[in-house]
Amino acid sequence: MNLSLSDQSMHTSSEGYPEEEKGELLHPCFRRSMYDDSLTTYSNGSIISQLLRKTIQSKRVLEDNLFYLPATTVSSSTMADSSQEDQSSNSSKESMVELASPGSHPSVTASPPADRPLNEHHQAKRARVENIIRGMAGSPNARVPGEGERSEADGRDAREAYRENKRKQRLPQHQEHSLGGGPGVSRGGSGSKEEECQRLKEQLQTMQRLLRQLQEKFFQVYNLSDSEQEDREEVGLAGSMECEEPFQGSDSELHGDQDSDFEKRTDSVKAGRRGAVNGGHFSFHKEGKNLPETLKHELSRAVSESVDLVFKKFSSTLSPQLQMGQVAAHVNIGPEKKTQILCVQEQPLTEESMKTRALEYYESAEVQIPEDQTEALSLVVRKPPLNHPNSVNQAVKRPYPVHQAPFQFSYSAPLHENQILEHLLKYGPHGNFGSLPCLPPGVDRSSPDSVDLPWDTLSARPKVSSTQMVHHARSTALGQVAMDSLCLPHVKMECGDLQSLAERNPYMSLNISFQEGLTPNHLKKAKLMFFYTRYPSSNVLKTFFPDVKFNRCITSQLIKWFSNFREFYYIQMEKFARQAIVDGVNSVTDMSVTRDSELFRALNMHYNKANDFQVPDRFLEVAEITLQEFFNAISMTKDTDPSWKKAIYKVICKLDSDVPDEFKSSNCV
DNA sequence: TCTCAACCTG
DNA sequence: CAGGTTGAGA
Repeated sequence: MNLSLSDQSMHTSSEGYPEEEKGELLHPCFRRSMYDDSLTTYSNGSIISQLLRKTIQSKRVLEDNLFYLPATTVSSSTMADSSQEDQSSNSSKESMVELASPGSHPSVTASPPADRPLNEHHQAKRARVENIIRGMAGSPNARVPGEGERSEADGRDAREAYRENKRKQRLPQHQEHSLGGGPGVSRGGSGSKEEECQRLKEQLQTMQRLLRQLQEKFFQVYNLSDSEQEDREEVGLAGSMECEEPFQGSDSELHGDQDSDFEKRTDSVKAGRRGAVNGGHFSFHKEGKNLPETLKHELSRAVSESVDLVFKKFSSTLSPQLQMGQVAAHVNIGPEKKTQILCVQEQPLTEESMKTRALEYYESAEVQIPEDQTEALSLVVRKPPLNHPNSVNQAVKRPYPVHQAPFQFSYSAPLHENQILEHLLKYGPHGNFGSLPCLPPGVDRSSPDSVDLPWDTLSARPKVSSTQMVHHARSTALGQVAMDSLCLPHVKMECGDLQSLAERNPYMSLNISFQEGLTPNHLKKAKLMFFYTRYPSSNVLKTFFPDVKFNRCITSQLIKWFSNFREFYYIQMEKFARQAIVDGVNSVTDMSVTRDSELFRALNMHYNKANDFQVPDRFLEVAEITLQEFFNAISMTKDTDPSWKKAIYKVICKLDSDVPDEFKSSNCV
């Protein structure tokens, strides 16, 4: 996954753009935040006028379609997909709601308004109103907090001009509504209603014309053919900024395949438009008692919605290009790769895609989540090797505390009780072996037993581990009735009376968390204890494994462990003794064991594989004695006796030392 | 007869 | 490392 790509797309869709792109494509003005009425405080109608004056084309159908514009824009105002729904469209909707007076019957936009004013008188007045609009002074804009102060092209200025225009024209509405006063136009303070009505009509016409020109400017900027425009006009969207064809067309050109989500969005847009059309909020037939107000509303709303749509369409159409260029610049690839990247970028920001991107972001960033993360199963991470060479090394280890587990969350995955309980059991009740004072600095003390045992690798674990878990589960089942449901199903049970119990409890693996059973860390601890005692008594075992709930099985297992330790130990002794004899060693005094001895390395590798434990000198002495005993016996050919080792065992068993009290701690390893 | 440790095997 | 066997010792 390309983090930068995803990240970039998410950011560029709402924030900064390269300077040149901004200036050329007018994109900044389409940023969501720019629609915020409350944040964009000034406007400049003259900028719109400037923009419009630059319009080269003058469509012959302009006048004919003038009054289709508001209707179509009203209908298309609902086209904004959810991802781009913004305050601008909301404001439009507000206007629509305000207009939906009880007396207004729904109008079908297919029928042109009856009072379509196309006479020259209105044309003249329209020009006058245009001058008024053009003369609306613009003041320095208060920038939206957080937005860049970079130079932004006229696109933004045009947008702000539009916004200010809208704001100014909507203001009287609010005043009226808030004050409950009668109709009135704040600007001009004209006399009769008829005059005001007429003036507002003219103003509306003018604005519609201007918007039409703005449309044309839009089409012109993006090289939309006349046929495309006409097509749009022919389908009754002449006045609307709705233009799916270029929208899709540009997409297709850029990245061939139409994203299914995109198509869905388009469909929803169409549906929304149809619904709005059927709703028919806008109508010039509303010649009720409050016509001036109605016209005022219409003017305001038409301008708002139309320009909203223009900008939205701008944004929808152009942002992919912009993003594509930006991505290409970021990843520094050739243009031939742009299509591919664009496919990634152009995915509509549906809820799912947003989730996906967010997920990718967090995954790639390895964002770590706090302790409320309980999606345990997916968080298990391979454990580094443990301190001993046996199969326990293959267990997994959680490198983080649970509250720092790597973040791979699923939006849809609910927290399962068992998962929560699993974490609770694993990390809650027992600290386990966290620190051992006798251990030198740098010793790995970060692997509590309960954590070592994996959830997802049990089946792959070697036999020993499974067996340990069996014992563990068994002991737990005996001692923790409340946790009977926490059993390991796939581990062979050694004790028949508990096997059935385990088989009946699918969550037996959770027993791992309990220290009543023997864990890999217990094994590690036992091996370290072997440096002190080769023949530990049951009492010693119970004393030094206080966190183990002892029973017959556990005790036997521990005894067996030490038996195995001794076995290995004596095998090594005999092997090295014989080797020494083969090598021609004549004197037993030459048989010494030091930390540099190969024998010691072998033993240390077996009992202290991680070499994180300082082997006591006494063990070296005992090992040396043992080696000498074997040397002497072999030298004297006592090994011909089948029980020749028993004498050696009898000697060695007396050499046990006391295990340090530090081992009594349940978390010393 | 039972327990334990060594031994053997996997 | 564990399971099974064996033989010594109590």
